[in-house]
Amino acid sequence: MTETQPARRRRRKEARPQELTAAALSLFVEKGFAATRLDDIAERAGVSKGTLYLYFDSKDALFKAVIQEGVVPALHAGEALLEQHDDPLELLRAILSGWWERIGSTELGGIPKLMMSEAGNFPDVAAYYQREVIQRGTALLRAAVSRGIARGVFREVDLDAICSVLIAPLVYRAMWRYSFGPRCGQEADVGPYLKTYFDLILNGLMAPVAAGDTQ
Amino acid sequence: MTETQPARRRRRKEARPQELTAAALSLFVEKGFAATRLDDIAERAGVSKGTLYLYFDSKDALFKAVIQEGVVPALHAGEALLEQHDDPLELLRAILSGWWERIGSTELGGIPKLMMSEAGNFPDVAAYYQREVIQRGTALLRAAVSRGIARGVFREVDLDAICSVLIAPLVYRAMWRYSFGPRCGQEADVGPYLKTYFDLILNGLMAPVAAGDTQ
Amino acid sequence: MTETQPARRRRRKEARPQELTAAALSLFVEKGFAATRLDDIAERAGVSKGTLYLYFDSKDALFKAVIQEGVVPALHAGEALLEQHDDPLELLRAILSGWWERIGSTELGGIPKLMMSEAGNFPDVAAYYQREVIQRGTALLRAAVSRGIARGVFREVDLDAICSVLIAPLVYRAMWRYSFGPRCGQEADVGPYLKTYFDLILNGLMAPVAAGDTQ
Amino acid sequence: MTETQPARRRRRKEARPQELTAAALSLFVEKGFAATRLDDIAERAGVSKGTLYLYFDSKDALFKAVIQEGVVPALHAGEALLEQHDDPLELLRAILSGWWERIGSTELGGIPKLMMSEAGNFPDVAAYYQREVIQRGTALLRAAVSRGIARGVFREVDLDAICSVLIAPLVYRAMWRYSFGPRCGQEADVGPYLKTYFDLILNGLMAPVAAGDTQ
DNA sequence: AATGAATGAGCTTTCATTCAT
DNA sequence: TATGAATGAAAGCTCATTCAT
Repeated sequence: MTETQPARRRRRKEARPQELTAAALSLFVEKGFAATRLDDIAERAGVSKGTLYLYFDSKDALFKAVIQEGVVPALHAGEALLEQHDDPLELLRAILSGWWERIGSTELGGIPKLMMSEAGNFPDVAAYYQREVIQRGTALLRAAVSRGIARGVFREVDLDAICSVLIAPLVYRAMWRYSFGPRCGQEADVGPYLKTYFDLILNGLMAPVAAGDTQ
Repeated sequence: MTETQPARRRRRKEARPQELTAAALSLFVEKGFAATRLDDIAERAGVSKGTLYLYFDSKDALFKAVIQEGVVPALHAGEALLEQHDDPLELLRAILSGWWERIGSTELGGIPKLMMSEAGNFPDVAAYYQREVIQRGTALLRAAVSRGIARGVFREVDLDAICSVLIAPLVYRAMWRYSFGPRCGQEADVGPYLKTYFDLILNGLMAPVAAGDTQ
Repeated sequence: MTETQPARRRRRKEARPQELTAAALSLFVEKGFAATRLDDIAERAGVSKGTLYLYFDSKDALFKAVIQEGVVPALHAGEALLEQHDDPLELLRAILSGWWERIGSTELGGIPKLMMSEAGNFPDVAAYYQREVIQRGTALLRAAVSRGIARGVFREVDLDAICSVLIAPLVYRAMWRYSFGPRCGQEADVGPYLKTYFDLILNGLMAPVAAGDTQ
Repeated sequence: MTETQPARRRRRKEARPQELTAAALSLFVEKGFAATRLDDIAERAGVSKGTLYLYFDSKDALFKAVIQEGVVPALHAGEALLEQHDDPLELLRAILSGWWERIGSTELGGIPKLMMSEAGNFPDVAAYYQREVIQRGTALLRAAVSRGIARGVFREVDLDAICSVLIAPLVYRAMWRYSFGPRCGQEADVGPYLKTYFDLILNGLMAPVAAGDTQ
């Protein structure tokens, strides 16, 4: 028992920053960066206000840490899908539903909302986000779609544009959870939304069956 | 000379509130509500800080006015379309491209971003917005889609879900203009986005042509 | 009576900065810069804490203003003495007793103490002070002494060194008033100090009367 | 090996408090008491912040220790001079140059600056300092001067006043080292200053040679 | 004896709000 | 109507002090 004490403490010490960014993320998403007080973050994390400054130089630095920490882990998972799926349709489905499961439906889903709200106030973080998240995500989608087009499964579409159009309903839905969501009981009911979404875009992408095709 | 003064003044006086909300809207959208100082709004509007209090009781009241003013004018325009178009496909296109032209592409396009960011801090305004904007807009879309289904032009889809999915890419694009947009030169290039968007959704909605159809 | 109101206000407005620096000076000298709270300054000046920020950007800026304002007015008075006195001995006496009357014995006498205490924390202000106050003051003394030597009234001495040595007892005494002074009742008794000081230095500077001089 | 450890440790332990006060002294002198953080002191002393509290109850207690430790050793050295010198002029010279060598030119020279800056914030320490340092130093000087007057070597002067006047240039110069000194390269050049100082005061004190004196 | 993570009171600074003019 | 000087509550941040290890 006396042995667990230091162990607990050490574990605590190492886990602290993530406990703090987790608390900060939820409040930033809920109220916005400027409207969130450090006291609130500290309270939610169960520490005192001063403790925040042991780990982060300033409120701004905390914001940056929140974004980076929420973004880094999801970077590789998606890119691995490219090799796991050959069929373009399956690949596209895997990417999009994977994003929803790993990001959109988790507490990380607040990050797009937060980043979009604060992009103007944190230009450097916004640049980082666009480079590391948006561009890499776009490249992933682009690879899937262009493979589909190459194989004649998807119709010819503007690659740049389609990527944004495809991801929009998912991001929008994730943002919704942290804005109007709380006032609707429909929260849990994402099923129909996703089903309809996939139905619409896959149908919309699919190349028309050639006249004489017997399929 | 003494006569023109009051005339100019009166016109000025009546226009004041809208000049103020316009200044407030652009700043709220750019920096967020909490991060925007009344000094900045006053400066952008070309008045003194005290003047704001002649027209609005508080910063919160100014926020509410900004939302209401940006929302009211667009309410009826859309609903009028229902009668102007008979063909469901044309109607749907008219509704969606109408939204983009009247809202999304104008300075009013910032309102969805603002409202989404601040929904948590202004529950009553959010409720108002949801009731007066989202639900009425949804009802409009719903009418168009269900008419299309009824006539066999559109496939059978979940009506509630499809409305959100359909509007998402447009709203998302509007929000983009006020977040990441300023850092991309692609700003002006909405054309391909819209084209691809309509291409995708209309194709995705369209009912499959029956085998023996001669079109 | 209704007329005096705006007048009083306008006068107030213009006089504010000096009321604030005066309050700040006395507290900075008494407690030191870091140990002085802005609340205390505001209270002593009879304003609220926020008012300080209408006139000064920060506590540091207030410090700089305190020094500059306390230094500027005394700059020219001394230099004018050079032309008013021809006799080197009278000139030297006029400079030194003039410093005491205009600076050392007034509330400005705290500035040397303050500047000396804080020189390390405000290198730029210290540089300004040294350039505008110390060097100009030294030049003045130097002119007086070198004139005395040229005329054979004073003995030959190191000009740089003598200037510092001469001013030291006066500055030291001024600083004393704001440190140990308050705990001695002797405060008022500067008379003997000055008398002894002048007696010592003038005697010490005087050239020995040549053997055959008939006085 | 296990034996040397405790030995080194013991020596270390006993030396600790002085290492700490030495670090504190240099920082207090450089930045002032309030502007010096305990972290800085600990870092300069090469210990952790908590260690300071093993030796001193509080920051205030550390300040008092710094003053006492810097003051005690010099107390007796000066008073011993009274018996070592008979000639008043030599005695006075020995006292003053002794002060410069033992205090003014060493790191203890910062103590007068520190004490003067903080006298208002530490009335009890100031009282102690005045009693144990200033008054005893003054008494020493007084003895030397009055012996000189009694023997007809020095002119008649106000004893209280002359003591302050005499020490002022030395203390002033010591304080200078820790304020404006760092910004002048002249630092090393105290020689001319001291030479001029002694030249001035001894000349100024000397009784005029009577007319018929054959010296 | 020594550490350094944690605390929270207290400080500087900001800004919505008021009000005399 | 319009102003802007003044306010003071509240926020970000610091740092002397404590204490479990």
